[in-house]
Amino acid sequence: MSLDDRKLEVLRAIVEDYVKTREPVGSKSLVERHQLGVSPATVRNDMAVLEEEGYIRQPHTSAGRVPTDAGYRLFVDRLTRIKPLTPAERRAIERFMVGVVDLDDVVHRTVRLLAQLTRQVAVVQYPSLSRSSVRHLELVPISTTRLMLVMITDTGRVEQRLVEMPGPVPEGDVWDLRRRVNEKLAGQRLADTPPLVQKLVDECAPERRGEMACLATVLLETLVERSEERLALAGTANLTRGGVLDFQGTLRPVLEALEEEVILLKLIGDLEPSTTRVRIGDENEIDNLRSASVVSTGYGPGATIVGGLGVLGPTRMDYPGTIATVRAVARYVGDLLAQN
Amino acid sequence: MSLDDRKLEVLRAIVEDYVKTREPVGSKSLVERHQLGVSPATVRNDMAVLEEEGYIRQPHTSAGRVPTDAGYRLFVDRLTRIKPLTPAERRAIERFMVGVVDLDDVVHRTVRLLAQLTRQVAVVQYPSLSRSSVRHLELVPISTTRLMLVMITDTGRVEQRLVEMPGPVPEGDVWDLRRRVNEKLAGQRLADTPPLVQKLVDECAPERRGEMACLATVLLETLVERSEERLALAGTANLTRGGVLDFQGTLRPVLEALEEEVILLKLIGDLEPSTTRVRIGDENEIDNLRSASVVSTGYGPGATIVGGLGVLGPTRMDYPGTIATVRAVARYVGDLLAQN
DNA sequence: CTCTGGCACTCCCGCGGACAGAGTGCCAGT
DNA sequence: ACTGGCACTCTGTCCGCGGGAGTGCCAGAG
Repeated sequence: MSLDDRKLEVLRAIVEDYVKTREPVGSKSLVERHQLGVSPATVRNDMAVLEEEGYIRQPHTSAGRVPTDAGYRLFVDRLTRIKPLTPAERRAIERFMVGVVDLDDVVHRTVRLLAQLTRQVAVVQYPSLSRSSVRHLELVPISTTRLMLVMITDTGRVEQRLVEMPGPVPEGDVWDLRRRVNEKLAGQRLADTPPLVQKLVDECAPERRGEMACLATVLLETLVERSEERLALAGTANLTRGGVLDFQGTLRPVLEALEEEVILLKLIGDLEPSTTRVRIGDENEIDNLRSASVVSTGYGPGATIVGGLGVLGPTRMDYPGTIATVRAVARYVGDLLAQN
Repeated sequence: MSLDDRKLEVLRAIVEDYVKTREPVGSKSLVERHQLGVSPATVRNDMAVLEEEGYIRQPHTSAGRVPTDAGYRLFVDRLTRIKPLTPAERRAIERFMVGVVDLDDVVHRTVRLLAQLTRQVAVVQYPSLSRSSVRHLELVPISTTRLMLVMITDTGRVEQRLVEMPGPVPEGDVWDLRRRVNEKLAGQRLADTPPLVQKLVDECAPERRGEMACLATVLLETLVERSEERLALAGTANLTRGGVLDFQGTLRPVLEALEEEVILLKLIGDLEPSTTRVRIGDENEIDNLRSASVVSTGYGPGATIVGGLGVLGPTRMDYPGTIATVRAVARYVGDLLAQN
């Protein structure tokens, strides 16, 4: 049995009402609030079909209907007309961003803005290192045997790392190392650097080989392994809106998941398609988040994507509005980055 | 009426039982669980006095007693014997800290460790800029009119900031600026630098005055105004232990407070006394936290203090254990910093 | 074939009463 | 100064009872 237009319309009405009222919606109130042009009895029949197909369900016999994850999915895929931002929202975005001074600032403001506009938990990934390129590498002597390696990328990120040298490093060596490293790596995409780093060691004069090797190790670690990705989080308090009713009783699992950077990165860092991505309830691989939905998208200057951002909320969320906001903010951040 | 020893003992018993069971404690169960050597009736009389003095209260007539904030305060001040850490905890601390690579790493691990050991929300402040001194200032050209200012402190913190110059800056000028700035500021405590920065501008050759002024502005901003303090947070999920029973119904206000860095800094950043500080319920100036307690202390290499750390939990918390853990972790972090 | 109105049924939710349990305050006695 | 006893109070819980909302089904109309 396929779903005709009216059944889809009924589903949309159910989703919209449930999102708004947070209560199971019955056939009668439904025909009252929407102009469906048919009687409650007819709607009931449609509902029976929708339930059989798995798009809605009843919390208990003789209660109203509630959308299932599949229902939300169908709603998002086929029933959502993108809701344009209100002028107020547009203004909020622009006002929020005046006077940014650096990347940290951009990220922090963005995440707060997102949380505020969507009234949900917002996550913003810093520009991914692997998608950035090296602008400059700086070496600063900290003690006779220690250097601080500072890497600056074209996206404005600055990473630092302590390098423990095998022995005392004279000032001149530092200069030399700095020059060589920059010559080879500046301007390169970070993803492309590992072989170059290796070459750097190979081409090095034997007497400096040890030092360069140390440096190379740390470089590689910084580039790929450790803390590759950073992110910012805001709006946790929004989880408590509407009591603990959403999230089936406890915030616990959700809060736990939010503490794991790895999990968050999985959620918003999946940047393959440049389009907005919506994960609903069970579609999240993370068990703790099976009562939550995530709307995420990539951002970056122009058409390139350097990082992800998104929001997390109850499956019962305003998808059209959230999607629109997430997109708008991503676009805005991209423009901001392009200006640098 | 002053409180004799037995009354204090009764108070201690009440606090301990209530912390453990989360239920109002009555006279009978109290004499059963503790060897007080007197009858329930006597305990009841003592309780009446304690209640009159404001140290305990009854949720309802003919219910057991619950400690008030004042009761906890008295307990902490006079009835707490410091609980030594268990060997398991000691081991956890040491194991947690092997292989730290830099300051970010230390801070992140510390905050997670604290959250895990105390099973509460942990906050760790990065070493305060105003208490650190400048190790090195680096200037990196980003474009012809933009420099990246990177400041490295003796505590390992690295702050960066974009500087917009009035016009194109030739390579030579950058060198000159870098040399001058470092000569004047390296080794200085950040709190002492503002006049030095001013001097730097005054002493500058007129043709470079403009550039130096720009740099000075940003320097001053970095040093004092903006993002002076950073911090890390962990263990939010612990707020949900024991249902929403603690925190009188909603986590909302607490989560909101935790989102405000300013508030958190007030909580743990107050470093006047080098001793551990305990704020109980209403003693917190922040309204949102009047159902929470905060245990905080300063840390730093040796005897100096460079930052604060602490935990936040329900007033109904295990004070002796928490205090001991917070202290131990702070000491450990201090040692770690001293090694740099 | 589709839609509609009617009807009986189910189940949740809120309310009030009854009851057991825990704890108290007080008093008289040691 | 402490203790045992006793009456009292309040809570939390369980039960039973409607009211209400919503459903499923069926027979009839277009």
